[in-house]
Amino acid sequence: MSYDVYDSECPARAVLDHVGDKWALLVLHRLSQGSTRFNALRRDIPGLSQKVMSQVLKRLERDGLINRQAFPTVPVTVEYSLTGLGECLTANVGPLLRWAEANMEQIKAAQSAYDARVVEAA
Amino acid sequence: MSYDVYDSECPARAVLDHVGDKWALLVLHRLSQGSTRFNALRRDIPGLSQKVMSQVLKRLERDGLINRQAFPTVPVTVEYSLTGLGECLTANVGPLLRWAEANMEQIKAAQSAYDARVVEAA
DNA sequence: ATAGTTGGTTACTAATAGAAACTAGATGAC
DNA sequence: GTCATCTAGTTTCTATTAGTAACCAACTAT
Repeated sequence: MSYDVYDSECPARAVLDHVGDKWALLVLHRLSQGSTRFNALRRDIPGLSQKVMSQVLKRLERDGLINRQAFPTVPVTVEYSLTGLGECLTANVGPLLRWAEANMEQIKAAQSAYDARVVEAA
Repeated sequence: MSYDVYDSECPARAVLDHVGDKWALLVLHRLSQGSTRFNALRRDIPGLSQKVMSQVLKRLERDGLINRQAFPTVPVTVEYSLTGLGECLTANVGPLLRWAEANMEQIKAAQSAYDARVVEAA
């Protein structure tokens, strides 16, 4: 059976909803650098609130992209890591992030030019 | 000057907000297959409303990823196409969509297993 | 006349994102 | 003793966004 992301009934659309998410992309990329605990992840990704992070982690775990492992320490520590499937995905996410970093100057220039055009038209 | 997507003040974060968007990914991928008009794009991507599409296209145009060209036909037709920058980006988006399509079976299995575990725990 | 085409915008509502406070159970500082 | 801090979250509330449906102008074909 094959899937087509353009089909709105396709379950791949649901996955794209998770993968095509700024926080999920950042979390996956961070985990590709090694297993990380909840709060460490939060410190590494400023701006991501505890609530949203907990939601993102649950979705990614449900999709089989990350593992959640709780250790009975005091206080309990929880470690998140990529599954094989997740690793396979992050191989495709890395280039996207590197592209964003590498092409920022061009994008900022395009935005300024666009804004100037809009102001002129108004 | 270099950028770091983990920095919440980094403008690359703003771009990631646009790129890390399910509709933007689909639109960019569709345009990588050739220039397309507004309504044709809408027909090709079922589930994407006119309002959201118009917003997505404006953001992508502002970021310098797509061109908007209006022809003075009757009624006016508008053609959207990738810029050089956009083409460069979609080279990284394609693999992501293909990954989603290729790994759906595994993801669905993971979701079922997760849901079964959650029900059992409840 | 009426329906259909083009590319949008507007108004309204439902869902989500985000900020801030709170939980519990144990440890360390004063 | 008690106050602050660590852990990993949850809860509550509000602000933003996503989505649905209707509407717009200008024109064509029936």
